[in-house]
Amino acid sequence: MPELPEVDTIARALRSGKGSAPLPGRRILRFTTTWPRHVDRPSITTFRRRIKGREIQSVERRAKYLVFPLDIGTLLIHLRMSGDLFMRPPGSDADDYVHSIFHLDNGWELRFSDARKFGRIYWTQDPEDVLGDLGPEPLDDAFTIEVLKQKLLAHRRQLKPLLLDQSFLAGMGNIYVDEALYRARIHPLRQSDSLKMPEIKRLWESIRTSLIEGIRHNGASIDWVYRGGDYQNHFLVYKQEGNPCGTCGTSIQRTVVGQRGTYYCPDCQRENKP
DNA sequence: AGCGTCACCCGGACGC
DNA sequence: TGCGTCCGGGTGACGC
Repeated sequence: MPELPEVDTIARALRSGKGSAPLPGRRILRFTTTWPRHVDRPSITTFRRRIKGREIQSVERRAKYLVFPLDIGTLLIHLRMSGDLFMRPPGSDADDYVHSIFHLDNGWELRFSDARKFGRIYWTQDPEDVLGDLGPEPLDDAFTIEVLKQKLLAHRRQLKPLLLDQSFLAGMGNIYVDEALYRARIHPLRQSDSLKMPEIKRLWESIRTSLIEGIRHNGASIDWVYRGGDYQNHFLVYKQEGNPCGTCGTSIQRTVVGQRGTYYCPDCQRENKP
């Protein structure tokens, strides 16, 4: 599931055109899809009209969204579970699971592969319509320890679901939340307002370290979606059930928190109840 | 406000 | 080999 590091890696690839052609500066000639429900808003008819002939100015990332500012309006894509976005040169063979295609003015195609069809595409005049409720970017300078502290204390919630809540903090998903909590040595069920300052500092550092490490490895290639990254080979706890903890040797355990598979070290992340 | 549940999807894992 | 069933997971809607 593409999270911040995976989406960031995709944005970087589309931007630089490494191994393909850079996307910025290209115009969209037309949009074809075998899965019209990919387009969330506006209606598919209006969507086609809005993007036809538009020039893609740049490729940005906000939370797990890919953001494409156009000469008029903004195109946004959320990959959700199984989505991937890549460029293909003129005359390329069809790819498995590609349901939506942006045909570009240089003959290349921006292809949206999405095996489980959870992905969503938006066009809007004002990106805040889509991005407005998102929490802070964890890697921004504005996201300080003090900001995290204030936000944690403002809620009385289990830590893991809180960190997954995109309006609390933007960009973390199941993998990086588990990795960050493990690095911080904090139990996923801890109440957010029970954390003491040393723990908050560890959590802040761990969130950033986990995401930066993910980005450094170009994200993780999982769920059979190869993304070029290899962070899946460096997970400390995620999907490591039964393997020894790298710190203490205890078996990593899997449990369920808020309906989500959750991996942790029962020894290092011991401080259970608030 | 916080939490649980369900729906949306379908490839892959697993059981028979 | 093949068929049926279940699982997982980002997000949003809904109910308590």
